[in-house]
Amino acid sequence: MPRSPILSAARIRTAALDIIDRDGLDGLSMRKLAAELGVQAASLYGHVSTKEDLLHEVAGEILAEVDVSGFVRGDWRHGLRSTARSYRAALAAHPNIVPFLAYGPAHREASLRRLDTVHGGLVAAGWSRREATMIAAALMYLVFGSALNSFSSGWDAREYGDRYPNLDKAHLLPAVARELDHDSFELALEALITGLSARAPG
Amino acid sequence: MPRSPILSAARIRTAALDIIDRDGLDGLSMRKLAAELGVQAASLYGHVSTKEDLLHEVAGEILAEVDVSGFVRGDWRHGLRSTARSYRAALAAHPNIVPFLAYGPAHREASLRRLDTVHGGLVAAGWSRREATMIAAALMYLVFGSALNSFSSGWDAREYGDRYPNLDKAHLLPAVARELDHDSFELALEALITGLSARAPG
DNA sequence: TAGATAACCTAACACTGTTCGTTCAGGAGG
DNA sequence: CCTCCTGAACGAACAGTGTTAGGTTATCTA
Repeated sequence: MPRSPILSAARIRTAALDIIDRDGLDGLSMRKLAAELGVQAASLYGHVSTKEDLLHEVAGEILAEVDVSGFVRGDWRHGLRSTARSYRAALAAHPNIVPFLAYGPAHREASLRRLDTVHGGLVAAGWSRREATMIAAALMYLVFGSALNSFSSGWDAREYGDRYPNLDKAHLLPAVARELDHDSFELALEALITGLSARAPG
Repeated sequence: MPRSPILSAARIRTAALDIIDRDGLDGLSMRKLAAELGVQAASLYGHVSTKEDLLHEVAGEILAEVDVSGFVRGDWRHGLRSTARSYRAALAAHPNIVPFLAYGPAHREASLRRLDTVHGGLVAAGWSRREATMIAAALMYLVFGSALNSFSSGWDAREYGDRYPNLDKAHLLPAVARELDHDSFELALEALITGLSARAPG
């Protein structure tokens, strides 16, 4: 072999995710990524076919953290709850990449495999195939909706002002915002499960 | 006045939205937009401060279609239902811009005003301020989650294959997919409302 | 008729992702 | 030991991006 490589697909993925976490999705450029690795931009293309491809791989790594095992054992309620929480945790760990993830999570390999497990678990619990599909979709709504529509990011106190008397300024405090994100998600999840139980089979 | 203008902020917004609807969010460039208007790219900057600003304005136009009046009269259940449906319809009319909308809907002026109305309606119905905030957030989860996680777009039959026995191939048919999107949203919405009713005040 | 001026254009800047041909380190074969 | 080969990283370039500064032009006002 020629000189020992200083680059590898895994190292590139890690550095890319670091930049995204630090500087946001728009803050990632191939040149900056290369510089961070002590290398020229063109060198990356020996390990990565395209920037979009790199993002897909990083996304795959994140989604790999999602645990759907709660669906394999336990009733569908527990499966729904644990899967949703695990999914949300995985996204919340890297909020800056969520817009990309949300762009088309459906056609992502890893995502499909997870959906299939969820779907299978619901059917095993007595739901029809069609209902199972819709419930799996509802799960996604909650997870991605909460990951995107976060109180913790995107609020700007300047334009918030006093113009919206019903909204509470306390939401702007980071600690409160984080708690509010969590509680809103839990509220929505429990409400969804309760609502589904009303029409549950068997 | 000097020569009669062929450009206007409104015309630019319309053309921009046309391109986004036709070619996607990435398909919009200032040069292409200018060409479509029979003009040079730089000329746009007399009417629009920045591309991002333009997108925000287009987004505002779309969000202006959202009808929260169901919250002003009628109980909170009806308000939640009609607002969610109107919101979803507004987004579904221009699916390609949703990723941008989702990027940070919270800090959007029009969005805040709507959230304030929803929040006020819920408080008037007896929910606590905190609960109202969380329910409004849950509403957003559903709306944006369903707008992003659509069966109608992003599925690729090639990688779908037969590998996921639990998932149903029929989802790929456009007509079925559209119906599935709609029904999944309605299912999630009704389940959420049912679930919330279980802990409703007064 | 001359001047003012908004509307538009030309040219350029700094950046983006990506491709090409080149260079160079180091292990394998003689 | 020397040579060849191979693969990794480089340097330069291309086409495209958003944006800005400065120049041109057409029309309305005085």
